[in-house]
Amino acid sequence: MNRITQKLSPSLEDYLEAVYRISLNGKIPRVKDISALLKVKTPSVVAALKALERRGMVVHEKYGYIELTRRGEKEAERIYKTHMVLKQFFEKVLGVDSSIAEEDACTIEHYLNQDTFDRLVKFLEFIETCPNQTPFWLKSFHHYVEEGERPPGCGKRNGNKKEQ
Amino acid sequence: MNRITQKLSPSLEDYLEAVYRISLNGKIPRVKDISALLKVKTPSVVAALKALERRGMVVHEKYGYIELTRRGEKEAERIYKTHMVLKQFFEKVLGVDSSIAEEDACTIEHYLNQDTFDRLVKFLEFIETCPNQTPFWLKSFHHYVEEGERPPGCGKRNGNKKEQ
DNA sequence: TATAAAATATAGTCTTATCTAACTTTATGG
DNA sequence: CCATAAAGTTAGATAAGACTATATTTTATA
Repeated sequence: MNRITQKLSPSLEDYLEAVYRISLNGKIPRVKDISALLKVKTPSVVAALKALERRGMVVHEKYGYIELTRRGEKEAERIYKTHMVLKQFFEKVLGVDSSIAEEDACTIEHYLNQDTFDRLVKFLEFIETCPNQTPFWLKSFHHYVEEGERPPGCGKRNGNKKEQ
Repeated sequence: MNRITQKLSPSLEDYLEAVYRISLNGKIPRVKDISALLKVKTPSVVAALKALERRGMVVHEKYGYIELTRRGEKEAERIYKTHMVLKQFFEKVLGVDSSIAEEDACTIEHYLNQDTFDRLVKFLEFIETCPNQTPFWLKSFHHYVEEGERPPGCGKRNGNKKEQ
Protein backbone atom coordinates (compact mmCIF):
# COMPACT_ATOMS: atom_id res chain seq x y z
CA MET A 1 0.00 0.00 0.00
CA ASN A 2 1.53 3.29 -1.07
CA ARG A 3 1.89 6.21 1.20
CA ILE A 4 -0.66 8.96 0.96
CA THR A 5 0.73 12.46 0.68
CA GLN A 6 -2.49 14.44 0.81
CA LYS A 7 -3.09 17.02 3.48
CA LEU A 8 -4.49 15.66 6.72
CA SER A 9 -8.17 16.07 7.52
CA PRO A 10 -9.15 18.10 10.60
CA SER A 11 -9.98 14.86 12.33
CA LEU A 12 -6.60 13.27 11.64
CA GLU A 13 -4.88 16.48 12.67
CA ASP A 14 -6.65 16.18 16.01
CA TYR A 15 -5.37 12.66 16.54
CA LEU A 16 -1.86 13.63 15.54
CA GLU A 17 -1.92 16.58 17.88
CA ALA A 18 -3.21 14.38 20.70
CA VAL A 19 -0.27 12.01 20.32
CA TYR A 20 2.07 14.97 20.34
CA ARG A 21 0.55 16.56 23.43
CA ILE A 22 0.57 13.36 25.43
CA SER A 23 4.22 12.87 24.51
CA LEU A 24 4.96 16.46 25.56
CA ASN A 25 3.58 15.65 29.00
CA GLY A 26 6.25 12.99 29.29
CA LYS A 27 3.81 10.11 28.95
CA ILE A 28 3.98 7.27 26.51
CA PRO A 29 0.83 7.70 24.39
CA ARG A 30 -1.66 4.86 24.63
CA VAL A 31 -4.80 4.32 22.63
CA LYS A 32 -6.79 4.87 25.80
CA ASP A 33 -5.16 8.24 26.53
CA ILE A 34 -5.91 9.49 23.05
CA SER A 35 -9.48 8.30 23.27
CA ALA A 36 -9.90 10.05 26.62
CA LEU A 37 -8.36 13.29 25.38
CA LEU A 38 -10.44 13.48 22.22
CA LYS A 39 -13.58 11.98 23.75
CA VAL A 40 -13.99 9.28 21.16
CA LYS A 41 -14.13 5.51 21.53
CA THR A 42 -11.01 3.42 21.17
CA PRO A 43 -11.90 1.87 17.79
CA SER A 44 -11.96 5.36 16.34
CA VAL A 45 -8.45 5.91 17.66
CA VAL A 46 -7.19 2.66 16.16
CA ALA A 47 -8.68 3.56 12.79
CA ALA A 48 -7.17 7.02 12.91
CA LEU A 49 -3.74 5.70 13.83
CA LYS A 50 -3.91 3.35 10.88
CA ALA A 51 -4.75 6.28 8.61
CA LEU A 52 -1.93 8.35 10.07
CA GLU A 53 0.45 5.45 9.58
CA ARG A 54 -0.52 5.23 5.90
CA ARG A 55 0.38 8.90 5.68
CA GLY A 56 3.78 8.36 7.27
CA MET A 57 2.92 10.39 10.34
CA VAL A 58 3.11 7.76 13.08
CA VAL A 59 4.34 4.25 13.68
CA HIS A 60 1.97 2.06 15.60
CA GLU A 61 2.75 -1.53 16.41
CA LYS A 62 -0.18 -3.72 17.30
CA TYR A 63 -0.94 -3.62 21.01
CA GLY A 64 2.24 -1.65 21.38
CA TYR A 65 3.96 1.67 21.04
CA ILE A 66 2.67 4.71 19.26
CA GLU A 67 5.35 7.04 17.98
CA LEU A 68 5.48 10.09 15.79
CA THR A 69 7.71 9.96 12.76
CA ARG A 70 9.93 12.91 11.97
CA ARG A 71 7.31 14.19 9.58
CA GLY A 72 4.54 13.55 12.05
CA GLU A 73 6.30 15.47 14.74
CA LYS A 74 6.92 18.46 12.52
CA GLU A 75 3.30 18.49 11.44
CA ALA A 76 2.02 18.09 14.99
CA GLU A 77 4.27 20.93 16.11
CA ARG A 78 2.83 23.17 13.44
CA ILE A 79 -0.72 22.37 14.49
CA TYR A 80 0.05 22.79 18.15
CA LYS A 81 1.70 26.15 17.54
CA THR A 82 -1.34 27.33 15.65
CA HIS A 83 -3.47 26.16 18.52
CA MET A 84 -1.42 28.09 21.07
CA VAL A 85 -1.30 31.24 19.01
CA LEU A 86 -5.06 31.23 18.50
CA LYS A 87 -5.73 30.54 22.14
CA GLN A 88 -3.38 33.32 23.16
CA PHE A 89 -5.11 35.73 20.84
CA PHE A 90 -8.61 34.86 22.01
CA GLU A 91 -7.64 34.99 25.66
CA LYS A 92 -5.17 37.81 25.89
CA VAL A 93 -6.37 40.12 23.19
CA LEU A 94 -10.11 39.52 22.95
CA GLY A 95 -10.42 38.55 26.61
CA VAL A 96 -12.38 35.37 25.98
CA ASP A 97 -12.67 32.83 28.80
CA SER A 98 -9.91 30.28 28.90
CA SER A 99 -12.17 27.31 28.21
CA ILE A 100 -13.91 28.95 25.27
CA ALA A 101 -10.60 30.15 23.90
CA GLU A 102 -9.38 26.57 24.11
CA GLU A 103 -12.46 25.27 22.36
CA ASP A 104 -12.25 27.76 19.51
CA ALA A 105 -8.53 27.28 19.10
CA CYS A 106 -9.10 23.54 18.92
CA THR A 107 -11.32 23.78 15.87
CA ILE A 108 -9.94 26.80 14.12
CA GLU A 109 -6.36 25.53 14.23
CA HIS A 110 -7.26 23.28 11.32
CA TYR A 111 -8.42 26.02 9.02
CA LEU A 112 -6.05 28.96 9.32
CA ASN A 113 -3.97 29.84 6.27
CA GLN A 114 -0.24 30.04 6.73
CA ASP A 115 -0.24 33.72 5.92
CA THR A 116 -2.99 34.51 8.38
CA PHE A 117 -1.14 32.52 11.00
CA ASP A 118 2.11 34.37 10.34
CA ARG A 119 0.40 37.70 10.78
CA LEU A 120 -1.34 36.62 13.93
CA VAL A 121 2.04 35.63 15.33
CA LYS A 122 3.40 39.03 14.43
CA PHE A 123 0.41 40.65 16.06
CA LEU A 124 1.07 38.89 19.36
CA GLU A 125 4.76 39.65 19.00
CA PHE A 126 3.92 43.28 18.44
CA ILE A 127 1.95 43.32 21.66
CA GLU A 128 4.56 41.47 23.67
CA THR A 129 7.47 43.59 22.55
CA CYS A 130 5.70 46.80 23.45
CA PRO A 131 7.92 48.89 25.72
CA ASN A 132 5.02 49.00 28.18
CA GLN A 133 3.95 45.79 29.93
CA THR A 134 0.57 45.93 28.23
CA PRO A 135 0.01 48.42 25.42
CA PHE A 136 -2.24 51.31 26.36
CA TRP A 137 -4.56 50.63 23.45
CA LEU A 138 -5.11 47.05 24.62
CA LYS A 139 -5.94 48.20 28.13
CA SER A 140 -8.29 50.69 26.54
CA PHE A 141 -9.98 47.97 24.55
CA HIS A 142 -10.52 45.86 27.64
CA HIS A 143 -11.93 48.90 29.38
CA TYR A 144 -14.18 49.44 26.37
CA VAL A 145 -15.48 45.88 26.58
CA GLU A 146 -16.13 46.08 30.31
CA GLU A 147 -17.53 49.60 30.55
CA GLY A 148 -19.02 50.09 27.12
CA GLU A 149 -17.01 53.20 26.42
CA ARG A 150 -13.45 54.24 25.69
CA PRO A 151 -11.38 55.37 28.64
CA PRO A 152 -10.42 59.03 28.85
CA GLY A 153 -7.49 59.97 26.66
CA CYS A 154 -7.90 57.03 24.33
CA GLY A 155 -6.92 57.85 20.77
CA LYS A 156 -5.66 61.31 21.59
CA ARG A 157 -2.43 61.18 19.68
CA ASN A 158 -1.20 61.67 16.10
CA GLY A 159 -3.81 62.50 13.52
CA ASN A 160 -6.97 64.30 14.50
CA LYS A 161 -4.61 67.05 15.57
CA LYS A 162 -7.31 69.65 15.99
CA GLU A 163 -8.46 67.93 19.16
CA GLN A 164 -5.05 67.81 20.78
CA MET B 1 -41.23 13.27 8.85
CA ASN B 2 -40.55 15.40 11.91
CA ARG B 3 -38.45 18.47 11.81
CA ILE B 4 -34.87 18.22 12.96
CA THR B 5 -33.78 20.84 15.45
CA GLN B 6 -30.10 20.01 15.69
CA LYS B 7 -27.45 22.56 14.87
CA LEU B 8 -26.52 22.75 11.20
CA SER B 9 -23.34 21.14 9.97
CA PRO B 10 -20.69 23.38 8.42
CA SER B 11 -21.68 22.05 5.02
CA LEU B 12 -25.36 22.88 5.46
CA GLU B 13 -24.43 26.29 6.82
CA ASP B 14 -22.56 26.89 3.58
CA TYR B 15 -25.60 26.04 1.49
CA LEU B 16 -27.84 28.21 3.62
CA GLU B 17 -25.44 31.10 3.36
CA ALA B 18 -25.23 30.64 -0.38
CA VAL B 19 -29.00 30.96 -0.75
CA TYR B 20 -28.89 34.06 1.41
CA ARG B 21 -26.08 35.71 -0.52
CA ILE B 22 -27.66 35.07 -3.89
CA SER B 23 -30.90 36.57 -2.61
CA LEU B 24 -28.99 39.58 -1.30
CA ASN B 25 -27.70 40.18 -4.81
CA GLY B 26 -31.30 40.54 -5.91
CA LYS B 27 -31.32 37.26 -7.79
CA ILE B 28 -33.76 34.43 -7.38
CA PRO B 29 -31.61 31.55 -6.17
CA ARG B 30 -31.45 28.57 -8.48
CA VAL B 31 -29.87 25.21 -7.92
CA LYS B 32 -27.34 26.03 -10.58
CA ASP B 33 -26.30 29.30 -8.92
CA ILE B 34 -25.73 27.59 -5.62
CA SER B 35 -23.75 24.83 -7.26
CA ALA B 36 -21.60 27.41 -9.05
CA LEU B 37 -21.02 29.44 -5.91
CA LEU B 38 -20.03 26.49 -3.75
CA LYS B 39 -18.28 24.56 -6.50
CA VAL B 40 -20.24 21.38 -6.04
CA LYS B 41 -22.41 19.42 -8.46
CA THR B 42 -26.13 20.04 -8.64
CA PRO B 43 -27.19 16.74 -7.01
CA SER B 44 -25.29 17.80 -3.92
CA VAL B 45 -27.27 21.02 -3.86
CA VAL B 46 -30.56 19.19 -4.17
CA ALA B 47 -29.62 16.87 -1.30
CA ALA B 48 -28.56 19.79 0.85
CA LEU B 49 -31.76 21.71 0.16
CA LYS B 50 -33.74 18.66 1.19
CA ALA B 51 -31.79 18.49 4.45
CA LEU B 52 -32.29 22.19 5.05
CA GLU B 53 -35.98 21.80 4.39
CA ARG B 54 -36.20 19.02 6.97
CA ARG B 55 -34.66 21.47 9.40
CA GLY B 56 -37.16 24.17 8.61
CA MET B 57 -34.59 26.48 7.07
CA VAL B 58 -35.78 26.66 3.47
CA VAL B 59 -38.75 25.84 1.31
CA HIS B 60 -37.94 24.25 -1.99
CA GLU B 61 -40.60 23.22 -4.43
CA LYS B 62 -39.60 20.70 -7.02
CA TYR B 63 -38.18 22.35 -10.13
CA GLY B 64 -39.23 25.60 -8.61
CA TYR B 65 -38.47 28.31 -6.12
CA ILE B 66 -35.99 28.19 -3.29
CA GLU B 67 -36.85 30.41 -0.37
CA LEU B 68 -35.51 30.94 3.12
CA THR B 69 -37.94 30.55 5.98
CA ARG B 70 -37.93 33.11 8.77
CA ARG B 71 -35.69 30.86 10.80
CA GLY B 72 -33.46 30.16 7.83
CA GLU B 73 -33.01 33.83 7.14
CA LYS B 74 -32.09 34.61 10.72
CA GLU B 75 -29.59 31.79 10.77
CA ALA B 76 -28.11 32.76 7.42
CA GLU B 77 -27.79 36.33 8.60
CA ARG B 78 -25.89 35.20 11.67
CA ILE B 79 -23.48 33.14 9.58
CA TYR B 80 -23.01 35.89 7.05
CA LYS B 81 -22.30 38.43 9.77
CA THR B 82 -19.69 36.15 11.27
CA HIS B 83 -18.18 35.80 7.84
CA MET B 84 -17.97 39.54 7.34
CA VAL B 85 -16.56 40.22 10.77
CA LEU B 86 -13.85 37.62 10.34
CA LYS B 87 -12.97 38.86 6.90
CA GLN B 88 -12.80 42.42 8.14
CA PHE B 89 -10.51 41.39 10.97
CA PHE B 90 -8.15 39.40 8.76
CA GLU B 91 -8.00 42.10 6.13
CA LYS B 92 -8.08 45.33 8.06
CA VAL B 93 -6.33 44.36 11.24
CA LEU B 94 -3.93 41.60 10.28
CA GLY B 95 -3.47 42.90 6.74
CA VAL B 96 -4.11 39.58 5.03
CA ASP B 97 -4.84 39.57 1.30
CA SER B 98 -8.48 39.91 0.41
CA SER B 99 -8.75 36.48 -1.20
CA ILE B 100 -7.08 34.67 1.68
CA ALA B 101 -9.14 36.62 4.19
CA GLU B 102 -12.22 35.50 2.29
CA GLU B 103 -11.09 31.90 2.28
CA ASP B 104 -10.34 31.81 5.99
CA ALA B 105 -13.55 33.62 6.89
CA CYS B 106 -15.46 31.09 4.82
CA THR B 107 -14.31 28.14 6.89
CA ILE B 108 -13.89 29.72 10.29
CA GLU B 109 -17.34 31.27 10.27
CA HIS B 110 -18.70 27.84 11.14
CA TYR B 111 -16.64 27.38 14.26
CA LEU B 112 -16.55 30.64 16.18
CA ASN B 113 -18.24 30.72 19.59
CA GLN B 114 -20.83 33.40 20.15
CA ASP B 115 -18.73 34.99 22.86
CA THR B 116 -15.62 35.10 20.71
CA PHE B 117 -17.67 36.58 17.92
CA ASP B 118 -19.11 39.27 20.19
CA ARG B 119 -15.68 40.30 21.32
CA LEU B 120 -14.33 40.37 17.81
CA VAL B 121 -17.19 42.68 16.89
CA LYS B 122 -16.31 44.92 19.80
CA PHE B 123 -12.69 44.87 18.74
CA LEU B 124 -13.53 46.13 15.27
CA GLU B 125 -15.94 48.65 16.78
CA PHE B 126 -13.18 49.82 19.08
CA ILE B 127 -10.94 50.42 16.10
CA GLU B 128 -13.61 52.12 14.02
CA THR B 129 -14.75 54.48 16.74
CA CYS B 130 -11.22 55.67 17.44
CA PRO B 131 -11.10 59.47 17.28
CA ASN B 132 -8.28 59.11 14.76
CA GLN B 133 -9.05 57.67 11.31
CA THR B 134 -6.84 54.70 11.98
CA PRO B 135 -5.50 54.16 15.49
CA PHE B 136 -1.82 54.89 15.86
CA TRP B 137 -1.13 51.46 17.27
CA LEU B 138 -2.67 49.79 14.23
CA LYS B 139 -0.55 51.87 11.88
CA SER B 140 2.41 50.92 14.04
CA PHE B 141 1.55 47.27 13.72
CA HIS B 142 1.35 47.49 9.95
CA HIS B 143 4.67 49.27 9.95
CA TYR B 144 6.04 46.51 12.16
CA VAL B 145 4.87 43.85 9.71
CA GLU B 146 6.30 45.65 6.69
CA GLU B 147 9.58 46.87 8.14
CA GLY B 148 10.24 44.30 10.84
CA GLU B 149 10.51 46.89 13.57
CA ARG B 150 8.31 49.26 15.55
CA PRO B 151 8.07 52.81 14.26
CA PRO B 152 9.68 55.52 16.38
CA GLY B 153 7.60 56.65 19.33
CA CYS B 154 5.55 53.46 19.48
CA GLY B 155 4.55 52.51 22.99
CA LYS B 156 5.93 55.63 24.61
CA ARG B 157 2.99 56.46 26.83
CA ASN B 158 1.51 55.46 30.21
CA GLY B 159 3.29 52.82 32.23
CA ASN B 160 7.00 52.28 31.95
CA LYS B 161 7.20 55.79 33.28
CA LYS B 162 10.90 55.68 34.06
CA GLU B 163 11.67 55.75 30.35
CA GLN B 164 9.47 58.66 29.53
C1' DT C 1 1.41 -19.43 36.71
C1' DA C 2 -3.38 -19.55 35.66
C1' DT C 3 -6.89 -16.54 35.22
C1' DA C 4 -9.49 -12.26 35.55
C1' DA C 5 -9.37 -7.59 34.21
C1' DA C 6 -7.84 -4.06 31.25
C1' DA C 7 -6.38 -2.60 26.91
C1' DT C 8 -6.46 -3.03 22.15
C1' DA C 9 -8.17 -4.67 17.70
C1' DT C 10 -11.63 -6.25 14.23
C1' DA C 11 -16.01 -6.52 11.99
C1' DG C 12 -19.88 -4.47 10.73
C1' DT C 13 -23.34 -0.46 10.90
C1' DC C 14 -24.76 4.36 10.39
C1' DT C 15 -24.57 9.15 8.89
C1' DT C 16 -22.91 12.82 6.16
C1' DA C 17 -21.43 14.56 2.08
C1' DT C 18 -19.74 14.16 -2.06
C1' DC C 19 -19.80 12.21 -6.90
C1' DT C 20 -21.49 10.07 -11.78
C1' DA C 21 -24.96 8.42 -14.80
C1' DA C 22 -29.41 8.41 -16.21
C1' DC C 23 -33.93 10.35 -16.16
C1' DT C 24 -37.64 14.19 -15.94
C1' DT C 25 -39.27 18.71 -16.20
C1' DT C 26 -39.10 23.40 -17.85
C1' DA C 27 -37.71 26.96 -21.06
C1' DT C 28 -36.71 28.59 -25.62
C1' DG C 29 -36.08 29.62 -30.48
C1' DG C 30 -37.40 28.19 -35.20
C1' DC D 1 -46.14 24.47 -31.05
C1' DC D 2 -42.88 21.38 -30.57
C1' DA D 3 -37.91 19.86 -30.65
C1' DT D 4 -34.13 20.40 -28.28
C1' DA D 5 -31.29 22.45 -24.86
C1' DA D 6 -30.87 23.65 -20.17
C1' DA D 7 -32.02 22.92 -15.53
C1' DG D 8 -33.23 19.99 -12.01
C1' DT D 9 -33.96 15.37 -9.92
C1' DT D 10 -33.25 10.46 -8.69
C1' DA D 11 -30.63 6.42 -7.93
C1' DG D 12 -26.68 4.36 -6.68
C1' DA D 13 -21.53 4.41 -5.51
C1' DT D 14 -17.85 5.88 -2.58
C1' DA D 15 -15.24 7.67 1.32
C1' DA D 16 -14.59 9.50 5.92
C1' DG D 17 -15.40 9.15 10.50
C1' DA D 18 -17.91 8.00 14.13
C1' DC D 19 -20.29 4.12 16.74
C1' DT D 20 -21.50 -0.88 19.05
C1' DA D 21 -20.58 -5.57 19.75
C1' DT D 22 -17.30 -8.91 19.88
C1' DA D 23 -12.73 -10.97 19.72
C1' DT D 24 -7.93 -10.95 20.94
C1' DT D 25 -3.84 -9.72 23.38
C1' DT D 26 -1.41 -7.98 27.34
C1' DT D 27 -1.00 -7.04 32.21
C1' DA D 28 -1.80 -7.70 36.84
C1' DT D 29 -2.91 -10.50 40.65
C1' DA D 30 -4.51 -14.28 43.59
